[in-house]
Amino acid sequence: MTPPSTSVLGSPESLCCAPLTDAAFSERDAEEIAGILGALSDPVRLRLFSIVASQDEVCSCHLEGPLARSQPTISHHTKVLADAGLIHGEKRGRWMWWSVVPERVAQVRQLLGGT
Amino acid sequence: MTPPSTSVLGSPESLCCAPLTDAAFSERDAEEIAGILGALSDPVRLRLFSIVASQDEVCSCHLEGPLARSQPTISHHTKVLADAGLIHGEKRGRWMWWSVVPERVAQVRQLLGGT
DNA sequence: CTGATACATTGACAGATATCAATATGACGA
DNA sequence: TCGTCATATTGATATCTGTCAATGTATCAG
Repeated sequence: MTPPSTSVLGSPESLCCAPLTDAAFSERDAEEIAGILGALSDPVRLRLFSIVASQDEVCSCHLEGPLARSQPTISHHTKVLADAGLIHGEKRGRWMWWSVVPERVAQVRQLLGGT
Repeated sequence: MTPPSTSVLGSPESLCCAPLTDAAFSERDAEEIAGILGALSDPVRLRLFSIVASQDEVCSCHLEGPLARSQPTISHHTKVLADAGLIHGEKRGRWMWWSVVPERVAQVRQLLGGT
């Protein structure tokens, strides 16, 4: 199911490479990790992520209000976060339910010199 | 010495607020944290940071080569990282020596739901 | 003082991106 | 089937940003 990958972080299940205090990142690794951090580098998107992270599941319809952004913008941000592997979406009926991928967050934390 | 600040992360010495798994960030907090993560969201800059982080001190003159960027670009990136509080620069003679601010990195790690 | 070296700043420009209006897709209820 | 609701996609636009050439500033050697 998971396609073969030589990426640093790989699938959310796999553990990542050495933290940045150990060795400099390769160009390829830096590209991938920067992409993930970039997904969290927008204020609105970071707040969206924190809303999802502070709950079990959040419906898209419950994000427009707190974030004060249009529906397409919310959809755009959830897509960016999902593409980065930071959140996971599940469609149930007409609603889209989002939840964080804890393993992914743990990976990023470890890259930052985590324990 | 440290100016009064109501920011989330505050000075590199102060500990930060609750991790994002506990509560959603305020607009103000998200703005600041996103700025810090944004400093790490560029591949070249992230690699620069990892080079500095994997050593005690790094001279600006030792970054142009590995990163394959012009001197002004390197200077720009170091400034962005320094403004984010992630690295600290010290001029000695004609050379600028950069080192990471470990407390800052630890703060970011804690915001990511760290232990 | 003069020239050279290391870094910072400025200005310009191409590419990325956050945003919304309009539209499309898909699911449910009547 | 029809209309409504929730979300995704497309297209357009204003803003942000990474990059380099040119220039400015500070330090050291002679």
